[in-house]
Amino acid sequence: MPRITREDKARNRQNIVEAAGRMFRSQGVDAVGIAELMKEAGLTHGGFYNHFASKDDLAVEACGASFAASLGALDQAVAEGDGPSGTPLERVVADYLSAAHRDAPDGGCPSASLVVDAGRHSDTIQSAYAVGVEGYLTGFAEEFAREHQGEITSQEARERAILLLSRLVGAMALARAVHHVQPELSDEILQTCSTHALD
Amino acid sequence: MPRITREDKARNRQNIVEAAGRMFRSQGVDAVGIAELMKEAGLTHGGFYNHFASKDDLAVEACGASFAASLGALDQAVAEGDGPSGTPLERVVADYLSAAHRDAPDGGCPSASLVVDAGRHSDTIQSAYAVGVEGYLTGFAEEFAREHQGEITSQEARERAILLLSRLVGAMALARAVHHVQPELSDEILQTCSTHALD
DNA sequence: TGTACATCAGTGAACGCGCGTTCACTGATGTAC
DNA sequence: TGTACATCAGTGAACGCGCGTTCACTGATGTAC
Repeated sequence: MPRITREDKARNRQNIVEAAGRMFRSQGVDAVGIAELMKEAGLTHGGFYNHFASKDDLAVEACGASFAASLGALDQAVAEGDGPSGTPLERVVADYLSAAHRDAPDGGCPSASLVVDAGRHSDTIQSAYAVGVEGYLTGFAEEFAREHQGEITSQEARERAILLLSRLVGAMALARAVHHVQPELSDEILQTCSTHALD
Repeated sequence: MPRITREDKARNRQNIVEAAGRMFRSQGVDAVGIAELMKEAGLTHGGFYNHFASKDDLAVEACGASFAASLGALDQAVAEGDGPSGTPLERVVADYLSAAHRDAPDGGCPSASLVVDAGRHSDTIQSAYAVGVEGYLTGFAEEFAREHQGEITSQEARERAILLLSRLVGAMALARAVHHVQPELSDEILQTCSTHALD
C-alpha cells in the first residue's frame, strides 16, 4: 500500500492531530494510547513517529489545535454581535454551561477539559495550554470592553475576563466530575452558574 | 519481622490512606503507583492487598479521608466566627485562593485537586468525590445563611454556595495549570478571583 | 501464668499486560536523466 | 514523455519498562489449653 502521496501524508497527520484533540479532551492525555489514537485516525501505531517525535510532541500540537478551533467559535460569536438571544458573551455563557457541552468534552473547550492535564505534564504542554488560556482571556476582555465601552477600563475588562473564565472552567469541571453519579447536582451547578456567570 | 500487632496494622493502614490522600491530590490517582505509595507509607508493595481489595478501593477511602480533613478545616473556620480578618467565608476564600494552597495541593482541597480524576475513574470514586462536594456546598450554604440571616432564603444560600465553590475550584485549577510556565498569570488569577469570589 | 501452635501482616520475586518507542521490511511515489 | 531507481509513509512484530496484582514464604503475635 505505501508509499503515499504528499497530500495523503498531510491528511493523515491532520487526522492524527484531530483524533488526539478529541480523545485527549474527553479522556485525558495519559488515558489515550498511541495505538488507540492511530486506529482512530485510520492508521496503525508504527507510523506514528513518521509524524511526531513523541507523544508529548503530539499533545502540544493537539492542545494548540483544540484551542484554535475553540477560539474560532468564540470569535464567530463575537462577530455575530448582539442578537435576539443576547449579547455575544451571554450566548457564549449559555453554550459553555450547557448540558451539551458538558456531555461532549471531545469537541468542547480545552480550558476545562485539559486544565489538570496541563499542570501534570511537560512544560511544553503547559505552555500550549497557557497560550490558549491567554487567548480566551484576551477574547473575553475585548468583548467586555466593547459591551461596556466608556464604562470600564481595560484593566477592569481583563479582571472580568479572568472572573468569567474561572467561573466557566470551575462550573464545567465540577459538573462533569459529578455527572455520572449525581446528574441532578450536575444540572444544578450548570444552571446556577449559567444564571450568574456574568454578575 | 512480621507478624505485627493489631495496633501496628491499624497504624500502617492509616499511613497508607494518608500517603495516598496526599499523593493522589498532588499527582493524580493514575500517576501514583502502588509501590511508590507503599514506600511513602514505610512499607513494601506486596502487603498492599492485606489492607485493600484494589487500588480503586484505596482511592475511594483516600478521597473520603481527604474531604473529611478538608471539611474539618472549614468547620473550624466557621466555628471561630467573625474576627479581625473578616467573616469565616472571607477567611476561607483568602486561604483557598492563596499561593500557599496553590503550591501545596497535597494538603489542600480535594474538590480542586481531584476534580478531573473523579470524572475519569470508577463510579465508586466519583461517588466519594460527589459526597465531598455536597459537604462543601452544605457547609458554605449554612454559613451564607448565618451571615445573611433573614436576608436570603435557604435556596439563595445554596445558590451562593454553588457559585462560590465553582469559582474557587475554577480559579485554583487554572492557577495551578499555568503556574509553572506563567507564574504572573497564575498570581493574577488568584488575586482577581480572591477579590471578587463573594460578589 | 506458661506452653504449643495456628494465624496472618509484611516481604520481595514473579505474573500478565499495556504502554511508548524502535525496527526491518514493503512497495508506490517522487525524481533524475 | 519514458525509464530506472532512490525515497520514505505505512505496517506489524518486537523492545524494555512499569504497572496492578498474585504468591510462597517468614516469623512474631494472638489464642487455646
